[in-house]
Amino acid sequence: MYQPIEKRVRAALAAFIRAKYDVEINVVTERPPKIEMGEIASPVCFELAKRLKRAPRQIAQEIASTIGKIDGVERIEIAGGGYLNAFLDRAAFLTLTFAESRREPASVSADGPKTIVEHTAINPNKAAHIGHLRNAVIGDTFVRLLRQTRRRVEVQNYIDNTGVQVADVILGFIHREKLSLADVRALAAKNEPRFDYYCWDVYARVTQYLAEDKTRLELRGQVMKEIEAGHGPVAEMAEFVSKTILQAHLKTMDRLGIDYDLLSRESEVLGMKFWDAAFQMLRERGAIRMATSGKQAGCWIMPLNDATEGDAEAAGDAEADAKIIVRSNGTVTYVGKDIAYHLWKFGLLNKDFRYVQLSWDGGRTTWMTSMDGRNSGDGVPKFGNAQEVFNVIDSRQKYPQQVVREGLRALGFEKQAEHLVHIAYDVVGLTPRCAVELGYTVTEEDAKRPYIEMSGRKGQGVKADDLLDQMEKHALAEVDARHRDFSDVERTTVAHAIAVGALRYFLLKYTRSTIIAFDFKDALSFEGETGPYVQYAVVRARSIERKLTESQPGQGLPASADETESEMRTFLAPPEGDDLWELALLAGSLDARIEAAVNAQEPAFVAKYAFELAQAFNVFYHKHHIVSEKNEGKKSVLWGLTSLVRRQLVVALELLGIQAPEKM
RNA sequence: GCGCCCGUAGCUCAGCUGGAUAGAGCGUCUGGCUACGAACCAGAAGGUCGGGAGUUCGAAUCUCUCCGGGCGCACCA
Repeated sequence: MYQPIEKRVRAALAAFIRAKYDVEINVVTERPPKIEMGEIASPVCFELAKRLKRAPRQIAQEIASTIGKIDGVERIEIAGGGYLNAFLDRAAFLTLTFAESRREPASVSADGPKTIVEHTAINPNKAAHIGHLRNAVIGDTFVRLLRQTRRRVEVQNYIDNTGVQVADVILGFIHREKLSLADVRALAAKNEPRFDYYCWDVYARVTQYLAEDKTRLELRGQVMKEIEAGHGPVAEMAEFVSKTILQAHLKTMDRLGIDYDLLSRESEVLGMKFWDAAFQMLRERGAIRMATSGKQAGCWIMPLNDATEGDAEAAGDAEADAKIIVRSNGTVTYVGKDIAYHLWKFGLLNKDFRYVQLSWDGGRTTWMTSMDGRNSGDGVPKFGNAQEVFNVIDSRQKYPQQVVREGLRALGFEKQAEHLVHIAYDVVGLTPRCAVELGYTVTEEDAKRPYIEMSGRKGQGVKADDLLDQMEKHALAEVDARHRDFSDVERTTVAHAIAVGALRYFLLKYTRSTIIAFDFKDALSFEGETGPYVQYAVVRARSIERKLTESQPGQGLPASADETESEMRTFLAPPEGDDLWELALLAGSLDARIEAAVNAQEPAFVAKYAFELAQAFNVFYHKHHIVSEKNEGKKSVLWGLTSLVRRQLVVALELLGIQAPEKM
């Protein structure tokens, strides 16, 4: 509710200033430091003072006394050297917020403009670790935010099943472990140790194996070629391994409430000849050219910087800046494949995938691209054709993402290039202490660093499922200590919700540009700024609401808040009502925070908000004893606030992918 | 060398479309469970916002510069 009023105030001020002073100005607003100063402040008069060459306070006085009524605003005062402070109509604000929080969200039209979000994209050759989790959790939360703001979203998880990483594990199975396809199948069927964990170790061993003897690198080339060919025993093993690991990833992500509309695989980007079509477009429009001299001779390259004409040295630099799209041996690079894939995402390629439903974990299904699948329309949803695309990829891949965007631009798809957004986030590392705890050898130099990078190649990292298991165990101990009356199902369900709450919140509380130095102590904490803290606030609110309904059977909350508006007017009035009002104001600011989070592509804003609101609520219920409140009018206001805050917290938590249990 | 990110309390981080006394969590110390659940709350201590210069009525926030740390600039993905 805060957001529309804030916009109204800005618009009213801008219009008034335009009419009265003939000045076009961008009105900024902010929250005043204290509630006694109102709810929406604008320093616009300082800027205006410069243009009009008059004292800011004098202008503020003039505006405040003549601007007239703004809907939802009770009055405007001047403060300090020339601030304009708007004071909201408290009761009206709360009434509207109530109504808003109870309204069912409108459904999204099925054929409106589509947004594609790509996230997770883990190489299907080993178990997922917490770095992958950060990607998936940021992506999934961003998707929830977009859907909340009524956007039609399609979630895609890109599976690089033909890349070096899969090839290396296959190489390891065949040449180092000396296993046949049948052996590998048997291992997967036995799943003891877990197949994705087993591959984790194979991958680490093969790195060693290749390092020991560089000539073995030739094996990699062979394996890759056979995988790309798409048939034969090696390709068959790769298909089996990557699909099995993919299913393990889906299961892991499912534990965190993360799912996908489509698994788009590189094998189909190649197999459906997406690249051939893209190559033709790139060549026809002159976006790429064959390099005839220098280091890149024989490659198809895409020039990146507009070379300054007439300067031989600059031209040479431009050459060096060019990105190789097709290697001199005729194979296409990752960037080339990604350009093709993104042309498809935007509906710019005259080609489509074929699709199958992938079943996993006994009954669950999702769509996946497949060479022997069905065409779109044939009982298959229509994928692709997006208007905007968000890619959640770690910040190290900024450069290749830029190249893909430049590729679209070079093809003349300026608008699509602008709507291709890289949501970059920094990696998760391990604190040296944590690395030691896990039994990794830490060099003296590394021990001094704030964090040590995780490395799938070295087999160093905290596996996602291991961490979740540990968190569930820890949560279960906490539950057991408090609720001996819970059934086994209740115990594990609640422990799971707490573990997911703690983990997702932990990964979301940091802004994207912060490198997370992972430590078990921080991640396993359920106190302070954590998911369980917020969940606990909801549980407490529900508990109070239960008590209220029990103590006053049949009474309940008034169906509409209008009935209590006069009470609100009384009990929210300053100065005694300031603390209640601040809680109400915060509860009504969810919409503004969601918008800020979407605009900045920063899920952390919502996490921060959930914590702030939970904290404010904790203070509130310690201060006001609701059940025993004698004044019926005040009681209904307190009751109303409790359920409002609970609803907003539940929404905020849902956006973060966190469930609030009934009890915990 | 070029580009990007980071440097704010003992630790981990918010705040950065310039604005009114710089915030939170953890940790430390003190206090609060016979009132709706203490995964909680109240209070205290703790800060040259990396250094310097500039723009401005006003800078943690913008510009420049220096220092420290990280990442990227492959015929890898």
